[in-house]
Order: sequence, then structure tokens, then C-alpha cells
Amino acid sequence: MPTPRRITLKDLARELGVSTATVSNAFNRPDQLSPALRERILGEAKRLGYRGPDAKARSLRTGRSRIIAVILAESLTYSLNDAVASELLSGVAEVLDAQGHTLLLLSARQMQSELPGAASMADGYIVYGLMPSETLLESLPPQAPLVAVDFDVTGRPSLHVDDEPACHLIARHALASRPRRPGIINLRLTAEPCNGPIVPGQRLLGAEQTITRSRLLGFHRALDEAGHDPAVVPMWNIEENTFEVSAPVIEAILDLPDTERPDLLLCMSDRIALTALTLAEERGLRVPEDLRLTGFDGIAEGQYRAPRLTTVRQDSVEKGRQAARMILGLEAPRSRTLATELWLGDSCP
Amino acid sequence: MPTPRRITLKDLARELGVSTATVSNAFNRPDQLSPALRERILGEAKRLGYRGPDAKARSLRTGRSRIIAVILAESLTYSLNDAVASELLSGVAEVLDAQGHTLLLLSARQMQSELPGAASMADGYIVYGLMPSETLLESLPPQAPLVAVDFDVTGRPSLHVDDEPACHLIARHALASRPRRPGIINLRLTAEPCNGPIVPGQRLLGAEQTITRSRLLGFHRALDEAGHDPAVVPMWNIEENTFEVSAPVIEAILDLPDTERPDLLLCMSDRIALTALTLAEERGLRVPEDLRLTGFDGIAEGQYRAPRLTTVRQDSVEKGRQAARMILGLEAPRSRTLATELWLGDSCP
DNA sequence: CGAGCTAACTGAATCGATCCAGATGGCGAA
DNA sequence: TTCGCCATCTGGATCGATTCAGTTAGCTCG
Repeated sequence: MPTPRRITLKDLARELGVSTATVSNAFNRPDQLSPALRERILGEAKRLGYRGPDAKARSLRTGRSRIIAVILAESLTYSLNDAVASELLSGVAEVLDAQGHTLLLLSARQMQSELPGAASMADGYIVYGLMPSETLLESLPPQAPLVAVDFDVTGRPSLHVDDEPACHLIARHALASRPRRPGIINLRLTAEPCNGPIVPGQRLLGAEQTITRSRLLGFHRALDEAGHDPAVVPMWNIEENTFEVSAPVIEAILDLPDTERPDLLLCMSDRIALTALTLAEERGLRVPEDLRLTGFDGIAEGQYRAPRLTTVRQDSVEKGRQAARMILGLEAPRSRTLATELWLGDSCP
Repeated sequence: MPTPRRITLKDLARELGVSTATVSNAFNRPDQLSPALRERILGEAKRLGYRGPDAKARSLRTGRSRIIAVILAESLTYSLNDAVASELLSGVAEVLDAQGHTLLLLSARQMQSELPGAASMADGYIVYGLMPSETLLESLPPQAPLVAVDFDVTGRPSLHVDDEPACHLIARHALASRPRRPGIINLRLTAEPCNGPIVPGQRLLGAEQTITRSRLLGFHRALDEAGHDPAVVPMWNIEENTFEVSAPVIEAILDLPDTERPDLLLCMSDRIALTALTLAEERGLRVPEDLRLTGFDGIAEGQYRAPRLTTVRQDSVEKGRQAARMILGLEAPRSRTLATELWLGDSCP
């Protein structure tokens, strides 16, 4: 009893009495054969249950897999719950999809500087928010196209928003209200973990060239211009952009005595700002009267509640689209900086 | 000038004066050759810049790609922002990763019942929350393993939680406080879009066998037992489990005159319940005094605010892990129902 | 009529591995 | 010494397509 082997293009060709090349063309280049024959081939294929050319064989022969890998810095659990990463991914997926490509999802966290099996067959890599020192980058096939998003890889195109100017702008706006005690809540600045208040002086020590560093520089510039010494403005670090991780740090800030509690918090993400907003309200603090808050990102959640969040809006979906277009070669692969928009809400009018 | 062709396993073998089989074994079956030779091969590989066996060729030859596809019902934009889907994905990713597999992400929304190119080379499919009638299911390779999550595919293993009993339980708990006007907020029940109030009588019409239907049946059973006629209990549909889509519907409910506004809302998801909570507070309604709320899922966000949400906690990460284990053959592929837990918060004590 | 052209189709090499079925050699046991 | 056995290594068929360099037939045109 012969095993009912999967039917191949060759079987189909033999069955029809045509060459394999012709069958291949029937599927891939309709203009290379007469419509009648093509019709006959497709009909026979359906009859025999042939599901079209095998993707594995095709990818070996053509050298292309029609797979684009997206490598995220953090764990998937984290990234998937982050509105910004999610938006980026959906922008990527939108373009890939329209071009018949698919998305392979990888997290730098869980791979030990070695690409897992199939990842190396991707046609291109979109790498998001890694620390530039990440060794993983070296294990990627050097000839494959790569786009870095929200960080830089030497010799490769990268996609950014204008973090420094945007943060300068929103901080300047916030400082125009002449707060007495401004404070800053950072996202992770370095590869090393750090959650909580930062000792003045150590603050930029070892900070790699990341978006958080740019944002911080923007804040500092505005503080400086407003007559505050950036070196003594209190600053806290949040290791992971989640409610769970940021809540304890923020609670500690809000529970400071009235004379020490900041009356303005410049936050590096909307997630953090919204957490602060919720926790402040729980404590009976009025926003913006007792506490002014600014965010960064412009996620939807911040605009659907009262008070609406004052923030810098960036279009992460578009960032994802651009990254995908560059990887697919639909757009010249060169580094770009996308514009942002100051978004005046009620949390810091 | 010859193009610097990529170095292959065969080149490496020639260079070393050994057979290709031996080089292959050096990478895949260390026990099949002497440690000394293996060392020599790996050393030479590194020296020549050989990055290990080509994934495309390997997958053709072995028939396995080490890729598992996850197919989500909704668009990626939606799914990635949904805490439950995200948890599922991270459970899947956790197991895949430990086994050297990678995750291909697909959305049923954007593929027109045709698998995009590379998707057909996946070694298995985890399909999440589709409508059972989805034609897409037929385009999947029939011999590949498949696990359905939160819905059923005939002849295939599926993963569920005990939706009906869980909803019966939480509804019974909520009804014990003898609310005058209970109401229900559904997630999408049918393939057809519907957002807003549902005409009594039409409610289950055409509802496919999905988890939302099971949940609704659980609510109805409890209502019936508590002396409420399920047929006249008001019910609203939410098409998409997001703040943006649910907010208008919920606002309409909350803005009903006092004599009509429900004093208990049984919600099919925490996302909806939390939206209702936020909007209720904005209107000065006290929870639970003026309005009791129950959710479903047990997402973290519901437990980090006051009042904490009363809900049914399900372990979506574990659901993802199980699905992945079944797909990889680490666990026998049979349908399972996972347990849930009634979680008493303050929104309906 | 025959040269030239085009549309339609063919044969076979090729992509880069994996993995049988065997070859080889060294060693211990009878 | 001879046999068998084990560890180690080899040759070559194979996976299922794509693609290049033709061949064939039919048609046009001077």
C-alpha cells in the first residue's frame, strides 16, 4: 500500500502532459502561457487537491521567504501590552500584508544572542528599541536588509521621531506655568535595571544613545532655559512601561510631603503619565491644579478620559508602515525622523 | 571578478576534506562524530564566516520549518491591544521559544480566505477566536496540526475555559444583591456587525457557537434562577473590545433616566467593565452603590485601581502555553477546558 | 517563398541542506 | 588469527519548486 504522498507540481505536470516549467508559470506568470492551458492546469490542480507551489521549496529556490522578522527589545508579554509597540506592529503588518508578506515575531529578551531556527530565513529585519550594544545584532545575516526603529545601528537606516525637540517643546510649555517643583519620570535609560529615584550626578552616567536619552536632554534644555538647574531637578526611573512596575515608584512620589511633592511631572510616556493621573486622583490631588502632568506618545487612552492628557503625539502606526516599506524596498532605505505634534490636553493646559 | 557567493555547507566540507554528511552532523548530531573533528569543523566554520545550515534548505529537506503560525480573528491593531490576546500570545511564545520555534503572526481579518505566501510552511496552526464558519480554515494545510482556542473546529482539538458555568456563577453572585434592573453587555455574538442595544427576541438569533454565546447562556441561566426573565433583561452589543467602540454604547446606557438605568451590568470582558467604571465615575455614579459591575478575564488593570473589579479570572497565558505544547506534540492533542476563578472585587462585592 | 519574429512551451540544472545505506578501520574476544 | 562489532565517516539521492536557454509552430511581410 503506497503512502498517499503529497501531490507535487511535478505530479501535476505529468498528469497533464506538460512540463513543470509550464505548471510553475501557470501559478506565477499567467502571461507566459495561453489562458486556455492555464485554465486547464488550475482546474486539474483543484481536482487533484494541489494547493499551489510549496512555500519551503520556493523559498529555497528563489532565496526569498516572504517573511519579515520584527525583533522587539522587551519580552512579548510586555511589548504586546504596550500601545506604542502594538501600533508599530500593526503598521508593519498592514504593509506586509498588502504585499503578500508575513510577520515573524521575535523578542530579543528570550533569545540568547542566537537566532532561533527559522528566524534566519527572514527576508529582512525590523528591529525595535534595542540597546545599541545588543550582541544579538551581530547574529543577523549581514546581507539582509535591516531597519532600526527608535535606536541606531551603525551603517543601517533608522527611524526616529524628533525626541529631543519634542520634549524640549512640551517641557517649555509646561514650565511656562512656573511650577515650583518640577520632576521627571524616565523610562529605562541604560541596559542595567534601575527602578526608583536617581541620585543627582549619576543621572546620565552610562546612558547609551537611546530615545530616552534624547527625551531627557530635551527636558533638561527646557529646564535650563527656565532657570531650573537640571542637575538638581528630581528624577525617577521606571524600568518597564507598565502600570505594575511604575505604580510603586509613582506612589512614593505622590506620597511625599506637600513641600517636597513635585507640582509638575514630565513623563516619558503616556502610560506613566496616566498611571500618575489615576494614582493622583485616588489621593484627592487635583490635576492640573495640584499637579501638572505631561506624557509622550499620544495613545488613545489618554484622550478618552477627563482630564485629557497633555502629550506629544507620535504616529507609531506610520512609523511601522515606513519601516515595512523600507524593508520591502518600496521606499529608499535611508534614516528618517518623523514629525511629532504637541497635544494640549487638560492635564497641563 | 567572481561574485563572493555565500558560503555553503558543501564549501566547508570541501575545504576541510570531509563529506557534507559529516559537516551536517557536526551541527545537528554531535554524537555522530569525534569531538576533535567536530571542533575542527566548527572552528573552520567560524573562520570562514559560515553561519550554520541554511534554514530554507533545511526546511525543504526535513519538511519542518520550526515555525508555528498563530491566526488571530481580529486585526492585529485590535488584537495586540487586547490584554487577553496578548497574554495568549506570550504564553505561546514562551513555549515556542524554549523549543527553538518561532511565531508567525497572522490576522484572519486581512487575509481573504487565502493564506499569504509563507504562512503555508508553518509546522502547525494555533487559531484564536474565529467564527466557526470562517472559510479561511479550509485553506490551511489539512495534515498540519491545528489547535482552536476559544472556539471549535470539527475534528480538531480545542481549548476553552468553562465560560457557561463561570458566567452562571458570577451572575448568581451579582444577583444575590437583588438588583432591580440588571443588564448585560455582550461582545460580538455573530459574524455580522452590531453595536448598541439588542431587540429582545432577536438576541440569540443566528448566534454561532462561540464563547460569547456560552457566556450569555450562563448569564441567562442565573437570571432565570433569580426570577428575572432573560428575554426582557436589556442587552447591548459591543462589536469590538476596545474603549473607543464601547464608550458610546456605554455612555448611552449610563445616560438613561434613573428609572431605566441598570443598577447591575454583567459585562463579557474586563475591558468593557473598566470602561463602564470610568464613564460611571465621570458621571458621579458610585460603584457599587449606584451601579454594580462585573467583568470577565481578570486582566491586571482591573485589580490596580479602586474599586477593584469583580470578575472571572482566566489564565490566558497558560492557555497559550497549552496550545503551544499541543501543537509541538509535547502534550497529547485533545480538547480541554481550563478552570476559571471567581474574583471578588469591590465593583460588585 | 523563405526569412524573421513572436508566443507558447520544454528539459534540465539548480537552490543547500539531510539522511539513508554502506565503507572503513581499530579493537576485543574467541 | 579471524570474526564481529562499534565508532566514525562517506556518497549520492532527495526534498519541490524556479529559471534559463533553448525548441517548435504559426504568422507576417517583403
